[in-house]
Amino acid sequence: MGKRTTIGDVASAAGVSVATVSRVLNGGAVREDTAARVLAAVTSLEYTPNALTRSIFSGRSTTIGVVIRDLSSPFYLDLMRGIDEVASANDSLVMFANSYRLPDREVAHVRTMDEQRVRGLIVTTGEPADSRTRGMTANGTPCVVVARTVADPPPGLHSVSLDNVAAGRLMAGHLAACGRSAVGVVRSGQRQSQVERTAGLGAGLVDAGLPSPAVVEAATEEEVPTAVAGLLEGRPDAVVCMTGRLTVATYQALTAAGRAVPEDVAFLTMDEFTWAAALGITVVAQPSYDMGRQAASLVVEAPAEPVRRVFAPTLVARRSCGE
Amino acid sequence: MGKRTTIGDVASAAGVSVATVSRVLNGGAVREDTAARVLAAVTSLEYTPNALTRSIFSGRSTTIGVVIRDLSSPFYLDLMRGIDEVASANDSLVMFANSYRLPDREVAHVRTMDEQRVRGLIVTTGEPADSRTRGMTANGTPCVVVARTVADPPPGLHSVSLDNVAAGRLMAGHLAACGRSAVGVVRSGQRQSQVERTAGLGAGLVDAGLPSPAVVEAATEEEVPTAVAGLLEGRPDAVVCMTGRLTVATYQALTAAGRAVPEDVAFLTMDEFTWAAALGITVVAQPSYDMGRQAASLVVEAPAEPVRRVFAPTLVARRSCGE
DNA sequence: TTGAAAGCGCTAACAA
DNA sequence: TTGTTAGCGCTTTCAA
Repeated sequence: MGKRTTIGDVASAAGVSVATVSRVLNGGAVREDTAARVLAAVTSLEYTPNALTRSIFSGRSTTIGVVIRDLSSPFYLDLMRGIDEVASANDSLVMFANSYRLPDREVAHVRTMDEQRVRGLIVTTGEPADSRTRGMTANGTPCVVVARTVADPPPGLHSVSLDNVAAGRLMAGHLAACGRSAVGVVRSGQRQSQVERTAGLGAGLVDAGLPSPAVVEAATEEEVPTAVAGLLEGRPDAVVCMTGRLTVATYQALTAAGRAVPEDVAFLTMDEFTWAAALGITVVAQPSYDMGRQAASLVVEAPAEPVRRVFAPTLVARRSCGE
Repeated sequence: MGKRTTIGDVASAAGVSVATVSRVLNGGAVREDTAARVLAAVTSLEYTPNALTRSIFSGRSTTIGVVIRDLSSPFYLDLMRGIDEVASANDSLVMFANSYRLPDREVAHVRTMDEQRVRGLIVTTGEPADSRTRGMTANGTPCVVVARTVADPPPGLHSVSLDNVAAGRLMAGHLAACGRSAVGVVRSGQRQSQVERTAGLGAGLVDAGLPSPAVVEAATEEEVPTAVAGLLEGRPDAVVCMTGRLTVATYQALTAAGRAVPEDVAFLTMDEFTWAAALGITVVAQPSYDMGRQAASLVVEAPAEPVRRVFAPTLVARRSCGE
């Protein structure tokens, strides 16, 4: 497997100095026939420049780091695609790590990204990683926190998130319009986003003269059946799922309990997903792809002032809430 | 944003040479109190080693490159998770790029991965990228082709794939057992894997004394309704979808055409997916997560001889084929 | 146990 | 237009 061909090999093959080779590769002033000789050598030697050594210079790679909590969630998946799209368009690669919602992994991954001297970092992590992220921005690495806002961000630390209160209100409005009144909520925990959505839902319901929703929590899919059973005891005519991750489990718990959707109970959930249209499930969608694009753009453009971009949710009405 | 702290800064702060700092960081022989002084300096200066400069030495980064055709497909998603899992366990990061099934992008991305001097490369690309991949193995970069086999692989070029013929036979056996006889196939094109699955299905059907399946092709979801309509003219009692990517569209085309599953027509598709259990859809599953782990392991272990790992498919029988 | 010094492959002044 | 010469931040001989 020998040594790889270096810029020096190309230089000797073309009978020029390494500086000249570097120039033709990066677009400096070179005489045409010299350039041709160099290019010929590059081709015949199959020379592939070393991006690592290159970035040693700028002190920074061209790679965008992404630490995702859960790749299997439709939201994060589309987010990732949006990021990848912008990265590709800017000749950047995406360096990726999945944290599986484990704080320790999040912190470790963010550190590794820092070691890799990523051009910028996009994280969907929780607070534990924040101190390192702040440190990175101090070193000139733009960071973007997704699906969460950061209190008192330093220059270079941005956020891209959803207007979660609006999402909750959208749900309340639709449910009220569909003539539902006893609303039950399933959520996975106390994450900022879900708490805000629940608050928005509650406020919207009150505005419509309806009672506040009952709330149950299920951290994992396994806990959903029990949680939903608890909810059902209150005889709700609508069940709302506050996170796309629990959509299947919640829907399944409903039908397994013998409740027909939407006849017995309306069903409304977060985040658009592949089967939603086919199943006629109404959702409040996040523009996740655009959010990914925006996050990556913030990395690429690296504005000095902290940017806080809040996206509006959309209601995609289908059959699952009746009417 | 000033210059970043370097190993030199740590050295002066601790009153030692850079060599000593390097030693305590990489585990050389250092006196205990010296090491302690260095570590203290590392902490107080918040020194984060530069992985880029580090890998300039080995001529190789610790990153595993992955070029995926389509992140939104359940197969590739799980594959990705398996890869990420093994990478993390080996302190490697995953450098990722989505090619959206565009050959040009595939080739470009593979090239970029080579420039990044990835430790190894996992690709789900088509043939156009093969020549570069071969070149990379010649330079000592292990490469793994997923979901496809490579003819006459050089040392270091491995493949991880499914036994597609067996998958097709599994389908035939199940369909026959469910009393179906007129089988129609939807596939997205002439990709090796789908052709083999179709061949396996045909062979299995013949073995069961049944007629060969009718086959239609739909490159995209948009083309599915027309394709399925064509299939339906032949009055099949079973429709098989050869790629997970078209599952939703095919299923939806069937119900939109007024065919009840499984009463009017059995439905069978490739790849396990989140909603399959809830919807009672029978699938032939690939062990995609394990395939991802295997691919990443091949990169990490880098055997010299080309390894060709073929995984067995599994039938997950549910309600969609009757019986 | 430590430090000085020579690179790793490349870019960017500065000369020629 | 080209070559020479410093480095970039780090690891690794080789001496001390």
